[in-house]
Amino acid sequence: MNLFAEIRALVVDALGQMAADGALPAGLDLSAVSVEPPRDAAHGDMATNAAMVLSKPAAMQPRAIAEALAAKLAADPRITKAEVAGPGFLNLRLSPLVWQGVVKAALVDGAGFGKSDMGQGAKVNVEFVSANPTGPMHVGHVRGAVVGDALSNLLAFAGWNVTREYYINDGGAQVDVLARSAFERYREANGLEPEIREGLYPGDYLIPVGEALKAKYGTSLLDKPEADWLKDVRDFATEMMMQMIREDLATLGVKMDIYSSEKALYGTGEIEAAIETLRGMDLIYDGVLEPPKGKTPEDWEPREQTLFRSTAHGDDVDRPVKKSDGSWTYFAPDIAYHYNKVRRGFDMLIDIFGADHGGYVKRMKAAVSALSGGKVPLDIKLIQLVKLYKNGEPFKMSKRAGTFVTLRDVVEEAGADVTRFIMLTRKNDVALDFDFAKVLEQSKDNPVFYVQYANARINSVIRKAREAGIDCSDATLAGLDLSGLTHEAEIELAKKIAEWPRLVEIAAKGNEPHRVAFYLYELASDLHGLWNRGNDDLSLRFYQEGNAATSATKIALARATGVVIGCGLGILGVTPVEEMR
RNA sequence: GGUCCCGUAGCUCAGUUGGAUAGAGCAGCCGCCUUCUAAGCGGCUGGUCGAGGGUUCGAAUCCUUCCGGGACCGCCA
Repeated sequence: MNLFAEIRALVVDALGQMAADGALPAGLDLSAVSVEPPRDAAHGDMATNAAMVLSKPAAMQPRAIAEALAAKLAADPRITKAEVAGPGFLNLRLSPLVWQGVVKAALVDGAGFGKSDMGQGAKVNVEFVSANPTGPMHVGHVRGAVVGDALSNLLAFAGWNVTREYYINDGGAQVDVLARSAFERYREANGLEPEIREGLYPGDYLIPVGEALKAKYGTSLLDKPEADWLKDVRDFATEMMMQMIREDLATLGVKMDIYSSEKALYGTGEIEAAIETLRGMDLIYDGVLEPPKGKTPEDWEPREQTLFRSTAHGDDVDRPVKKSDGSWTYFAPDIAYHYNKVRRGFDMLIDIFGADHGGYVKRMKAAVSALSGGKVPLDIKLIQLVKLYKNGEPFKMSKRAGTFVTLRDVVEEAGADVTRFIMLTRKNDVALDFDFAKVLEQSKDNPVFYVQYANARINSVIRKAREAGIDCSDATLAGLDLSGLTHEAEIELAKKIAEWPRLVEIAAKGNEPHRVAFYLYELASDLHGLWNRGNDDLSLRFYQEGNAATSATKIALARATGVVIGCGLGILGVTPVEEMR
């Protein structure tokens, strides 16, 4: 149930009646009419811009429309007051009945409270992480993994049919480097001195790969030329790396639906087919690119390449799909891969990339636009850097991986729940500071703690009530007469709860899971505020000593808050805690 | 040089996609523990929303020109 949608329907209905009565011209476009919470609570519970939006097309004074609309709306039992304000806003005050109904709805819907059907079951593919299979995941990957996973949860909650996908970059030169690096570890496992030359991956994580190679091949590869072992070792090492990456993701609670392989695109004709499809649209040609404007690279010289006319779909320059030696650029399999996603029938594609891929966005969108006939939107979220700190000092930690901090280091230090929540406390395109000391601190500076603490308080009061013999099951609470919830402080909290379904839709619409984290912080703040008012005003405590009926009513409100915290944390992929320790 | 992102309180950041007097947290100041967890709550102080111009009933939000910071910029992935 989305209260705002409900009231908007009421407004639209009233406008329809006005048109029928001749108070408004018929056939007005009402799509711009919105019902929103006013920024200033003193203006009421909800405000509609209907009069201002319709003023011009209806050729009427906004206030005249607003006053007629107010009269219609005031007849509805849910509306206690409708007043015209400012340039033509219509401010509505809602009856306590409405807010009590929200509490009840949260208790009835439980974990499904706020679910939306706005996605209408449309198929969306969220591609994220897609780290090269050449080593363990590091900090740089963590944020993308968390954002992608939480966004997937959010979209599923909002009614999309979500597929989480990982694109394995196992087709380029980097997996050959991996193979050579692993081969040195294989030699090491056989008692030889490894030669970790410049350009190879030095990390200790390849030692077990070397040992596994020894277990499989014994000494049989040692004297063979690279050409004889490269493919086998590459496949073997890549598979082990992917295994490690899957485990890394699991420690964060991320589980992919599909792992797609770049390598698998080669040799199947998929790349050729994608390029030919573009060629059929006259979007592929052989040509010579202009040098980059301004600063020309020193070794730049014109070369003929096969190019994609991405400028036809909004890019700034055309992009090469073949190198001058005739082999594919990285872009070509990427085109094929996205074409593959389009052909699998997705209605919407989302890519989560690192910020260093910013230059890639336009060409990728151009490719998808061309290959889907403009029908499948591609949204690319760029994930900015995470800067690690410990007590304000830049933090370096390198246990085993050479020069970088691994995902496991982070999760072991901070825990998966804390890591996930903090990674979602910023918009994706803003850099984020992650201070190990701060994120573990138990104070309100720390949003994770603050939200968890609110949940713990709710559970604490429910425990206490249960000990006193009060039935606090959701079903029982939902069946109560909640007309006793009338204090403005209690209504305040119920209003915040009422915002949840709307927030889900706003966040899903913009593919912005961070909004959930901010909302939860605000909700927790309202809960803490009400809780503390119980210090001064005993009648505001959730648990009322010796009064089971009143306690149950108030606990219904607390529990409804807990339900929403549970829904929100569920989307973020964070486990709610029952009590603080 | 080009493209993209960012610029909001002393600091870290939100800002419901164009709504009314721009909001939180931290820091600073003043209060609140005989208490369902004070690991918390309330109040005060603090803003030319980087700058100028434009669009309209209305702009932090959209357009434009600057300024400042970052990322990227053919045959790396």
